[in-house]
Amino acid sequence: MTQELFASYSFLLDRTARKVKHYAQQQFKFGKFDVTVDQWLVLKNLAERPQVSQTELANLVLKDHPTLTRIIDLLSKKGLVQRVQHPQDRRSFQLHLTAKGEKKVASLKPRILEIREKAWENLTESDFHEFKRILNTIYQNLDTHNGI
Amino acid sequence: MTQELFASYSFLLDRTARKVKHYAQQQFKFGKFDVTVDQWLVLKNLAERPQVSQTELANLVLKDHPTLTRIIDLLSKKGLVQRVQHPQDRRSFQLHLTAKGEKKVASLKPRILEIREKAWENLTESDFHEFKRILNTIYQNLDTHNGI
DNA sequence: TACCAATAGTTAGTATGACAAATATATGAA
DNA sequence: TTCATATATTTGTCATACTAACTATTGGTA
Repeated sequence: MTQELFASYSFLLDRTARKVKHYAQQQFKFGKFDVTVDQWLVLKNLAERPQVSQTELANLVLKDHPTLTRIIDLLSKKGLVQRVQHPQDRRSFQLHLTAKGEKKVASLKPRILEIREKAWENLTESDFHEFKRILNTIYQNLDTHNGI
Repeated sequence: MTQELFASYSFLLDRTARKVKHYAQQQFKFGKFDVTVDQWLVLKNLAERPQVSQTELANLVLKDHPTLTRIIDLLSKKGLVQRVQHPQDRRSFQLHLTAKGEKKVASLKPRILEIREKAWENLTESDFHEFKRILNTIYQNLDTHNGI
């Protein structure tokens, strides 16, 4: 491939990712979900994997540790998540949703799936698979921890 | 399409966009380019469209005005860009690269095209066109200013 | 002329992202 | 046991993203 041809991909990728996040955030705001898109990602993963440590959760959601620390701070200020001392390791926390957090996840989950659907109008299932394949290939091409 | 099938696209999109930016930023750092990826985007557009206003430039690079204000502040602190009063409209600036800015763009441009190429290993030209089409469709699906 | 709405840009506040360094604790080797 | 090293989390700093509110200026209109 010639260089000029694909020089624009990073711009398109970045602007689309921002549009997707921004659209979702707007919908969250109109629906008074009272969490950000990134906070939702953390809540959702925590619902699926209770009792994980911050390090494990950071790997699940692909955020670095300082970022996750701050998101957990905000979620715990909102009363949705609690840090509990790990019984063996005093450096570590086990994170879990509060009752309020569980309720939040249950009520938002279906509404958020609907919001996410909007992006795929005029696109087919095979488009989705192509898209996933290309994104994952790019990711691996640039991943220095891929063992190659 | 079923909801569960594509529920993950926003996560994949976001993680890939961050990987692309992060990879480029690492290369910028090793190469001592002394600008960030976003600062580069602004510089490049300014080289192609001299004398634009901040509002025009913000539309070109799809950044909001406060973000662009700060990027221009940083670039002008580095001596790469200058704000010049618009001769007719005292609210507005005409932006232009300094001699140092011109030199920076000329020297970095080919090196950055090389860096961008890495993402497309194992992918074809037709993958690239598919990718572009899908990204643009998603963007337009979520764009509330698309006149529909 | 006087007023008012629109426009260009900045400032302030909150959240996220990357990176470096600090703190506390745990673990393994001498 | 003691020391070196590794791990879990936090703090600090800078850059970017978005929102809202603000200043200055412009342009149209009564």
